[in-house]
Amino acid sequence: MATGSDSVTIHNVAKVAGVSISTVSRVVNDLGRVAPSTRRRVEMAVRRLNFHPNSRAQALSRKRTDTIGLIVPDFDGQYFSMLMEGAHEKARANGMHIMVLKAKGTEAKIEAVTHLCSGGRTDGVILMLSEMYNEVLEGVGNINQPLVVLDQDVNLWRLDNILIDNKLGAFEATRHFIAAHEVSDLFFVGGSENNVDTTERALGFADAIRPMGLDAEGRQFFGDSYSYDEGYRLASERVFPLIAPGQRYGVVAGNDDVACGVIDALMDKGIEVPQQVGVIGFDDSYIAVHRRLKITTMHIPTKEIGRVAVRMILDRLSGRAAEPTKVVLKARLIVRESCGCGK
Amino acid sequence: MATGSDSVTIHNVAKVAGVSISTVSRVVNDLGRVAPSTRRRVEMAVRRLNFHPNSRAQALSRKRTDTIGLIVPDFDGQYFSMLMEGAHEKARANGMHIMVLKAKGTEAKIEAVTHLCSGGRTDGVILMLSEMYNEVLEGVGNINQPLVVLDQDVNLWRLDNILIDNKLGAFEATRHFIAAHEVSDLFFVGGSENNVDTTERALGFADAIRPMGLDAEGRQFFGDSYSYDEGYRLASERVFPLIAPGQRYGVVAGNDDVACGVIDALMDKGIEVPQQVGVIGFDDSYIAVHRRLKITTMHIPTKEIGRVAVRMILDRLSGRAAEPTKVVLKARLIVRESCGCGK
DNA sequence: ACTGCCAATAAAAACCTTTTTACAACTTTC
DNA sequence: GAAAGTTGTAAAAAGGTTTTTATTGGCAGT
Repeated sequence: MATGSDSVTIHNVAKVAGVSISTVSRVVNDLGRVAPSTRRRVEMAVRRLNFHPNSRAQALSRKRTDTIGLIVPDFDGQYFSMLMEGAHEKARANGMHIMVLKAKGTEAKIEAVTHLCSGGRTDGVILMLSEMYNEVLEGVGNINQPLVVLDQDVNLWRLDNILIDNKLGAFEATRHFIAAHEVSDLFFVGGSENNVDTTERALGFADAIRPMGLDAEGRQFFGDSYSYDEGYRLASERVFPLIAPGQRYGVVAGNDDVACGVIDALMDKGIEVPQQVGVIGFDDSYIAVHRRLKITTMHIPTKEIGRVAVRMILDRLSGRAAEPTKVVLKARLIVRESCGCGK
Repeated sequence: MATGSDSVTIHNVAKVAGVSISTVSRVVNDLGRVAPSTRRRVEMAVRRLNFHPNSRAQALSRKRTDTIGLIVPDFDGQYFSMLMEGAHEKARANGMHIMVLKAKGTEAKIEAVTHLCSGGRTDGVILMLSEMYNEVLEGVGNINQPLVVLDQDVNLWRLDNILIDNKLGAFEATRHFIAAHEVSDLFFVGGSENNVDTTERALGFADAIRPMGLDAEGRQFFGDSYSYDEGYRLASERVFPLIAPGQRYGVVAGNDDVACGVIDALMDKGIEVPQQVGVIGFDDSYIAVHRRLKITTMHIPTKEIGRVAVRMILDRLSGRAAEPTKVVLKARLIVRESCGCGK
C-alpha cells in the first residue's frame, strides 16, 4: 500500500496541492488560518503522497527533539522496568520519546548527561543517581536542559528531584511487626552500610523499635550488597544465634533479595518461618510473589516515579514550573505471608 | 566550568579561529587535509568555546539519527532487560543510541514501526514479534529502514530475523531427564497452545520421548498463559493424578514461571520435588535462582539476541549485508537442583 | 473613490551542519 | 618556464522544516 521510496517532502505536497510550502506547514500543524477549500486540497495531497514530515528537519527547526533521556545504572530488575513503564507511558501520551542510556559510575554518568544535553540530542534528562551525587553533578556542570534526579536528595543543587521516603517505609514495616504480631525482638538486615537507601531504612527501623525500649545497636547487620547471598550469610551468622526458642521475632530486610536469603538461611537452620521469625522485605519485586512463601514487602511506586519525572520535564519545558521541585513518594506495605500474617 | 548558555555554533568557532566553517567541520570530523597549524588553531577555539556540534543539524545534514528503535510488547521481565543490555552495549560501541517503544497488539506495533521509520526518527528498527506477525508486517508495508524481527520466523518476508531454537531446547531438556535421571514417565506443562514458543517446545518434548516408546498424547498440558498460576493449576489438576508412588517422573515446563507453579503445586500435594518429580524450566529467569529450590532451566541468550540485532542493522546500514539473514541461537541447559541433580 | 484593514497565501529567512565545488598558491614535471 | 597536478582553504549548495515578513485581493468605512 505505502509507496515505499521515502523522501516525499513538503515541497512535493505544495506542488501537488498548488500552494506554497508554508501553507502546507500550516495545514499539517493546524495553525494559522487556512481557507477550507485550500485545507482540503492540501490534505488530499498529503494523503495521496503519503507525506510524513521529516522529523530531523523538524528537530532542527523547532530546536527540540521530543526526546527525553533516561540514564540508569542498570537494566535489570524490577526497578528499571517499572521506571521505564511509567516514563514511557507519560512520554508517549505527550508525543515524546524515551532514549535510554546505561551509565555506571561517576565518570560514565557525567559523560552520559553531557553527551545527551550538549548537542541537543534530548530535550531533558532523567538521571538515576545512587552514591556520589556531588561528584556527578559537579562534573555535569551547568546544563542547558531540564534535569530530574531520582533517588538522591540533591536539595543544594536546585534541581528537580524525586525521592522515596525510605525511612518512613522501614518505620512502617517495623511498626507492622510491633502492632500486628507480638514480637519480642526485631532485627534489620541490610545491604551495604554505604548505601543511602540502606542507611535511611535502618534509621526508620531504629525509630520504630525505640519506643519498645529496644536499641538499634546489635540489631542491625550490614553486608556488602543487596543480595540473596549477603542476606543468607548475615542471617546464618548474625541473626540465627540470637533466636531463642519459644519467642517470636521480626526481621526487616533491606530489600526482597536479602529477605529471600534471610528466609532460606533461617529455614535451613531449622527455624520456622514465618511462625517463629517473620520477615518483611523491601521493593515489592517480582520474586516476592514467586516463591512458595509469599513475601510481605514495602511496595515502591516506581512506575509513578517515571511518570512524575517525565511530567516534571514537560512542565519545565513548557515553562509551567518555575522553582525546582522535590517530590517525595511513600512506600506502601503489602501484606503477604512472610511476616506471619495470612498463612 | 562549562560556560552554560548553549548554542555556540560552528560559525562562532570559525570566527574565533579565523577560518571558514568548512575547515572547522573538517577538523572536528577529522577528514580531508588540514594544515597542522590550522588544525591547532581550530582545536583551540573548539575547546575555548566548548563547542559541541548540534546533533539535530547533523542529523538533518547526514540524513541519519544514529538511533535504533527497539519495539517490545512489555518492559518487565528478564527478557527485556537482557535484550536491552545487549542492544545498548553494541549500539553505544558504535556511536548509536537506543530509543525504546512499547507496543502491544497488532495495531500498536504497526503504528510504532511506521512512526519511527516514516519521519526518519530512527535509522533502523528492532521489532519483537509474538503472534500475528503476518498482519503486522503487512500493515507495516514497504519500510525504508532496516528492520530486524525477533522471535518469529518471518522467512517469507525477506527480513533479517533472529530466532531461538525452542524445539531443540525442549528436546535437550527432556533428554536430560532421560539421560541423567532414570525417569519412568515425562510430562510437558506449557503456556497457551496458541503461543508459538509453547508449541515448538512441545514439539521438541514429543521428539525426545518418542524413542522411549512414549506418546505425547496425554502427556502435554496447556493453559491460558505462561504464568505461575497456570502452572500451579495444571500440575494440581492434570499432572498430580498421574503420579504413582515409587516411580520417578520428569516435568518440562513452558517457562520458569510455570515451573515454579508446578513445583509448588506438587509440593502442596505432598509430592517430593525433585526426588520424586524433577522439573526443568525455560528462560533461565531471575526467579530460577531466587527460590529455595534452584531451578534447572534452559538459558536463552537474550543479551546475544540484542547484540546480534544491532549488528544486523549496522551491517545493513553500512551496506555490508546484502541478503536477509536468519540467525538461530541455541538455548543452553543450566543444571541446578529442580531436575534432581545436585541436591 | 480613497484609505485602511483583514484574510489568505506566498516568499524569504532561519535553524546548523555536511559536502561539493571553486579557487588560489605552490610543487612538480618535462 | 609553462602545463599539470597538489594542497589548503573558502564559498556555496543542500538538507526539510518552521516562522517571520511581504504581498495580494477584497471589503468596510467615510
